[in-house]
Amino acid sequence: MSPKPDVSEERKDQIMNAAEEVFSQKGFSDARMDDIAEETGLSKGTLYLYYKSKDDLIIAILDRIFRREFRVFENLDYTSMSATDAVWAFVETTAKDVKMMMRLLPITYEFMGLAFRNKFVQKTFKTYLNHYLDILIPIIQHGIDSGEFRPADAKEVAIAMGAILEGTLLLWVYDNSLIEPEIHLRSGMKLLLEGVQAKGENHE
Amino acid sequence: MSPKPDVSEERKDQIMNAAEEVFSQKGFSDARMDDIAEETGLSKGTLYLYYKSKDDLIIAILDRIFRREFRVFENLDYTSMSATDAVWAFVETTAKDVKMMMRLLPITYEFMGLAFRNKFVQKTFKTYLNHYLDILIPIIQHGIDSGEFRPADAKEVAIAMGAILEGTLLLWVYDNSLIEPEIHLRSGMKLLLEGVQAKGENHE
DNA sequence: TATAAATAACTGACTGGTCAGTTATTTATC
DNA sequence: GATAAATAACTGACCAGTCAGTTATTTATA
Repeated sequence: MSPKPDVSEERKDQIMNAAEEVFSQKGFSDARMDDIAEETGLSKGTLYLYYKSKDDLIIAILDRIFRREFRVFENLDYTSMSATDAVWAFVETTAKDVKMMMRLLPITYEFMGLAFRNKFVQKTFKTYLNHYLDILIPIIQHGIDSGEFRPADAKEVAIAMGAILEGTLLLWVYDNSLIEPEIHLRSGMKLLLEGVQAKGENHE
Repeated sequence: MSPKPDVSEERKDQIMNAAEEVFSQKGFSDARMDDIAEETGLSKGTLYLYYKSKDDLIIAILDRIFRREFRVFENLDYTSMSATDAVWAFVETTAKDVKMMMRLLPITYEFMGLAFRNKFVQKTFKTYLNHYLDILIPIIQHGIDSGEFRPADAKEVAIAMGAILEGTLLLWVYDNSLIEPEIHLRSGMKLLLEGVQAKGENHE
């Protein structure tokens, strides 16, 4: 038996939570390791027992943000419904998640600038998008095959849907008094869906 | 007469160009004022004759980026064409401009994180989006009134179009090997337009 | 059931490099 | 010789990361 119970998993989480809070309030470069230490109630030295650098910590956070989002989508079964319903379930899941996403958007966008220079960050974003498309493309392809959607390039449609979803949040950052993510996410997708659906039919 | 010719306008531009280059290569916080000085061929002290701080400089750059983009749209006359053609002209203008935008995207996104905390940056983004919508909404409204487009909320349609345009660039940052802005910008807008156009008609 | 040994967990004062911004001086032009 | 323009050398606040030392908990031994 070890002389003390292993608390490293709890600590790592505890530190990430505090850092997530501090980073989203102050931004990466204005956030001090001392701020994070204070937020955890631990000392600065302890942070370095669990993360070897500030960069290490922010990378762990970004990774957790994306993994969290994936989990939400993975709990859905898209095979049992029409393509329109499946797309709609996907949108609703995103819309419901929007509050959590909005809190983390400052972190995510600050990272975006970094994505141009840091290989690891680049890979994280890439994985995220591909995962995203891996869910959407089969849904759309199924809709096309079944005649529910007009013939189209499923990948292009999926990219357009991704653009609407991510772009709406982006516009919200531009002007949060003008854009209401929960409303405009839905209205944008509705318009796009109508462009994709076979004419004369209405699957909503 | 002044003892020396006034070079301040040239210098300001010269410094902005150098800073734009350095910022987009290294990012805002990794860019040193010394790097920018070296890039201009001037001394660091000189930078401070024309910009009173690093923040001042980056704000001037952001402002210039957005003013440049506006200018491109203002040279177009949308009154003489159908709504579809006008939207399409708008998209083509954006698509042609995409190379320049791609170069400046690292700067823009890095700023996005800042927008959550800095009032001036917030205002700049806000102005940009509103200017953008001020061009699009009348075009769409005209299309609805003329029966070319289905009845809809012009603002919602404009927001969806903005989301497609900005969102596609965002996805490109996520994975630049998967997304081709010039192609996916067009295909996304085409799908959206088809959702907006009155059924049975084809205005492309 | 003391208590000594072992060690994981934690601390926080300290350091050294960094870099935005300043200043004392020189140069060029009228 | 007045002054705008430019410079090179300088300053000092800042802060990520370190490390010598402390504390808390368990286990082993008598």
